[in-house]
Amino acid sequence: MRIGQLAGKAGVGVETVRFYERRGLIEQPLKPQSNGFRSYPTELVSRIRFIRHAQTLGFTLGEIEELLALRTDPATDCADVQDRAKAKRAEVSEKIVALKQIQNALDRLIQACPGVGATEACSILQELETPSSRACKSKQSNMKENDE
Amino acid sequence: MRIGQLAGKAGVGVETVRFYERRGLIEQPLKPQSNGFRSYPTELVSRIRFIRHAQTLGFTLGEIEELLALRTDPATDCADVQDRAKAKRAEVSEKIVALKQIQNALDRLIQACPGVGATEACSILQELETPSSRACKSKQSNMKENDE
DNA sequence: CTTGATTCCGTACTTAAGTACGGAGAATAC
DNA sequence: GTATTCTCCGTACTTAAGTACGGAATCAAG
Repeated sequence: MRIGQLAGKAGVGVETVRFYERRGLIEQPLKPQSNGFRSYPTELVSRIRFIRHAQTLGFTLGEIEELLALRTDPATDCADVQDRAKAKRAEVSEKIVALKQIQNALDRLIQACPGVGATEACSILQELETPSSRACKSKQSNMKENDE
Repeated sequence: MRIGQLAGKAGVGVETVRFYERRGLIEQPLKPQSNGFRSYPTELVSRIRFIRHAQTLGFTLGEIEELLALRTDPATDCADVQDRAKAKRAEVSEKIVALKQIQNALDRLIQACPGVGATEACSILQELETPSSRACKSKQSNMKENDE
């Protein structure tokens, strides 16, 4: 695969691929392959997709690098990999918890609105500040622990 | 409260508060309060904390603005607020799902490592690509992966 | 063979989100 | 009553993460 194809399949621009190469997120294939064009392996498609995906979840490229580096290569002690994986797992868990809080707040906000007409002032922020106390309109907390 | 105090309590710098004012994320209090210093209401502490928190979850300031704008002010039709809240809820749900996938992949990665010693090549990416297949099985040498 | 797209590479520009700088006035500390 | 610390405000700098630009080579089509 050449860089243009790779970029297309991964849903990014050629320049982004090059940027990831410079950043060290993906390895630049060696050039001298008869012609002067580098040949990219197909695995890179999902690697790049993963990068983009992880970014929308609030991971920086540096953190994503760490995630991707969590590979037990034969030379590394597995305990170390495990430690790093556990640390990452904790980070991820925190994010999930925080998102669930927002989700609950949104749920309460949605429920508190009758659906038509004007209502009292009430913001997601108030919801988040008062997690289990009054929802914005006298409606008591009915949190749905929906995980999906 | 004056700006320095607010910034301190919210865990950001004074300049960040000012930046959020310029960005329109928080309202700048009026100045003429006998002296020339603006007085900030305490609610802003949690508002700013929420902003920072939401950022680590991958929301841009623009999206956070939308979240914070989800208040049913008396003049607005409640159905509209509800719609926006539902849209946001969907976004949040997607993020949660994606994070859980990563979490699962990390779990499998952690489990696949015996804890000590060297193991075979195996990456979170492979885990994500093959959600059900037991990647990182103890004996598998050549995964046709030559990065790093 | 010419045209046009693609690749390669380096450099430069952009956007989001801060962060720092500098000078003037007000407040507090000693 | 001077020294230090805040505040105000504008402007400028920085970092992360791209995005675009331009010139040379190369390959594919007509």
